[in-house]
Amino acid sequence: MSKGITSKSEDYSQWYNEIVIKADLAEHSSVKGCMVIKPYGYSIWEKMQAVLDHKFKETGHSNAYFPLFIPKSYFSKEAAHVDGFATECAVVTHYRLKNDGNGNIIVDEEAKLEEELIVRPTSETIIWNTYKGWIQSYRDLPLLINQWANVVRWEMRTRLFLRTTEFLWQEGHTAHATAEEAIEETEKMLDVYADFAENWMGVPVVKGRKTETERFAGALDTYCIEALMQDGKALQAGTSHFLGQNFAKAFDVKFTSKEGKQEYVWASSWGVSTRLMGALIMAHSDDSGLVLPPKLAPIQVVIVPIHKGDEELQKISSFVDELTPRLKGFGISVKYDDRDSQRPGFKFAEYELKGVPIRLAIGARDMENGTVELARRDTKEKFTVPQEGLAEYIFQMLAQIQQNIYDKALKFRNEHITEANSYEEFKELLETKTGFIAAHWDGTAETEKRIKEETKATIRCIPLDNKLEDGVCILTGKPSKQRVLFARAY
RNA sequence: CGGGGUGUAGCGUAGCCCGGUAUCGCGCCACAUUUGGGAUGUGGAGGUCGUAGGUUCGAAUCCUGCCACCCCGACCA
Repeated sequence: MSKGITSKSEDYSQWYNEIVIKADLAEHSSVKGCMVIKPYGYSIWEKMQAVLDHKFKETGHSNAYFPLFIPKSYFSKEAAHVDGFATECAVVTHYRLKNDGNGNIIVDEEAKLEEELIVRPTSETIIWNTYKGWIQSYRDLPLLINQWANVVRWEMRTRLFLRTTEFLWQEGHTAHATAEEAIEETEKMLDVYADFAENWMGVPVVKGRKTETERFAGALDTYCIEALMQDGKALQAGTSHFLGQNFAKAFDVKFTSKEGKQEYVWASSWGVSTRLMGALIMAHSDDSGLVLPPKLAPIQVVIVPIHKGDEELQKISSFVDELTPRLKGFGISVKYDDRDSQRPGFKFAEYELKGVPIRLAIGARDMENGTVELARRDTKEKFTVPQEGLAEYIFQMLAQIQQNIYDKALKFRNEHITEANSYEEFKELLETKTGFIAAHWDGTAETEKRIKEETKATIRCIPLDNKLEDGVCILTGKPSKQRVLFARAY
């Protein structure tokens, strides 16, 4: 492991890549755009999954699993959907290889599929095709299903965690008897996402709706949570869609209502992905590496012994043996790093790079004084604290760190929501201050498009809690009833 | 798809212009001394130089083709 990483002020993009690689979260695979998620990175994802999965179940959802392959014909059943995904689909055309006689393995042309299979970029189509067989009556509704899966989108340009060709996610797909119920579900899951982002990841988000242009392919309405990264760029961290009856109509999913009438089912779908890992990394980390919120840190406390000789180590180790169960009693995950192959300084740097929230260093001096040295990753402060009551102290400090990380990100985010009242001011802010820019917009796709072409800024969302306010569009001067949030985005 | 870059040991690299089978650092293995912010010494292991062909007595180096990945941009979660 080489010393140090590129500072984020010098090259934010490189800083990000280096953290991902050097903190041992993931690495590039030999396939373009694909990554190997390494054990440390995957354990963070597992913690995210566990929390989200629990929340989904608490809100009445069940997990199921649908196939990776989707018959090509399913895609064309919903017009907007196929338009949205057609250009980024991986397609399976054959099912067998053969030896060409020269020692090369080639595709066996005789093993061509009658109908090509699409590697799912999202599962609406195959799921709605399945739901057709599951739903007959209003008694079968609501149907609340989630799936944890991988999906493939053949993007032109990829970035570790933020946009990979294959990524891991969850996708909820629900069916309801009425539009109101489906909308309620859509909004409820958006709240679940926002709660997770803020209270577990420590990433403040703006809840809002997408404009028509930015909407999910096949949705009537797309809700989203938008986060702000430290370089002032926005990141869409999760989406929840009200699909109306589009997929029910495309796949002919009807139910008999209480009144005995045949009606199309109403739908929602919602998802978050390993992109959240990217958000987590970019929102909090610093020039020493990753900074993890305690609630998602695989290791919350690392203990580094500092000793001369085996005798001192024995003493420290037996203290740690007593401390560890007390920490575990508070639900704290702890690692005792007594490797003899690395010196303390190396370990300090390594755990900072990996974002471990609290580090304890214990040496002979501490053992004599009945203390330990405690270092906080988020503020880099060091304290000498008594061994007496240490577990409780750490328990409380972890909560403080969680709060501090969130508060810091919230302060940054709030300082980077700026109102712009003219196009000049708007462009100026994008170049200098960055972040979200609240501005009036005339509501047309043309204006949105022109602003995007001229400034690379897009409308991230129309915030749900937006106050109504008369104004004029910054580009066209036409009347507007509210401001929307613009930003350059990942 | 445009622009840029890179491919040499597990990782990062030198060598290439001016051909003679490979440099250095980190890491790894052994032993010793070390341990309060990225240890030191001694010894050791590890290489089809991305790939295919060509020129040559001889190619990491020159020529031609191919492949792959990364970064920046347009597109997208």
